[in-house]
Amino acid sequence: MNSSAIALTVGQLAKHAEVGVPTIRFYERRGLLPVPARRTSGYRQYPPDSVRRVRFIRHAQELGFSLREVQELLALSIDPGKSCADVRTRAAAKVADIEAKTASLNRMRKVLLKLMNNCPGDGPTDACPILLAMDDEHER
Amino acid sequence: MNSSAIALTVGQLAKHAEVGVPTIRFYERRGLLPVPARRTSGYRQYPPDSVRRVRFIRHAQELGFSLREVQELLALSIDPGKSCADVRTRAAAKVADIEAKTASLNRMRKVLLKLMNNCPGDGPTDACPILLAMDDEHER
DNA sequence: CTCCACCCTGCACCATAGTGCAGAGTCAAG
DNA sequence: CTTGACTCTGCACTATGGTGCAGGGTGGAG
Repeated sequence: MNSSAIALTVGQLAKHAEVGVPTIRFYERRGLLPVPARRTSGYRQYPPDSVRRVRFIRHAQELGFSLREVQELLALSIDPGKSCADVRTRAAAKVADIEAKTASLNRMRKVLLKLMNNCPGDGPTDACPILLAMDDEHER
Repeated sequence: MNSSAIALTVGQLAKHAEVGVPTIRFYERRGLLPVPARRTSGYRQYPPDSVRRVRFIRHAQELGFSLREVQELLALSIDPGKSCADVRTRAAAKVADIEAKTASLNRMRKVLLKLMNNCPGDGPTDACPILLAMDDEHER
């Protein structure tokens, strides 16, 4: 509860935000974190709400946004000319991305399961239908 | 139909397998393609069935296998001590991988859709529930 | 005043799957 | 024999999201 708690060092920020110290500096280089104030010694001084910012980045990543996209979301949240609709648009695009990825993964999964069904599970590898399917023109 | 057609240059192999020339050399460095014979000039000479090999790699990649995993599949197909069951095991592991990825993507998708539902679609970004959700501790 | 933990910068490196380029040599058609 | 397309090697670079290290400087407790 002392008044010196109004600023955090990188290490303290990293700890509170549960990331590594180099990650913080990496985010700064990438423009995801504002360039912080410095002490005369050069030590970075972070306001306590930087912790929220770093967590925001992590949460957005968990939702599938790349760091570049997180940067765009942060830009939206700062630009007063942008509205909730802009954010929604990004979210909708990300949902579409996710659905495309899922569809692709499902196609892979189906093909693999079909191949596994045709595979006796014994015998030499050179008669394995899984390998044979990959080996030849079978795509049509 | 001339007898010189028994060997391919990198360029010819690349063309038939529908990949780039550097990709062929990259696969060779990675041990995915056997080191080919060389002319006295140093030009690589590929047997025609190298085309099948490259296509195998591409097909396996399309099914979600990384190049490292493709290498393992190729090793299985060569090793006479390995059976179809070994290949099946790899395929099953890949299906499990795919299912884990899909589950993760579905979680992301659900959260995003829920957030979009709460979002009015207008108003300033600083009241946007999507951004607010990422901003704070909301995960529990 | 010393000591150790912490901080600074810049650079190199990890994996993944290639792409690009420079500078030199080669092949084959005309 | 020239010309243009192709090939050779090695190295650097792309994107992604960091990690690690060397060689210093700093902060505060004892």
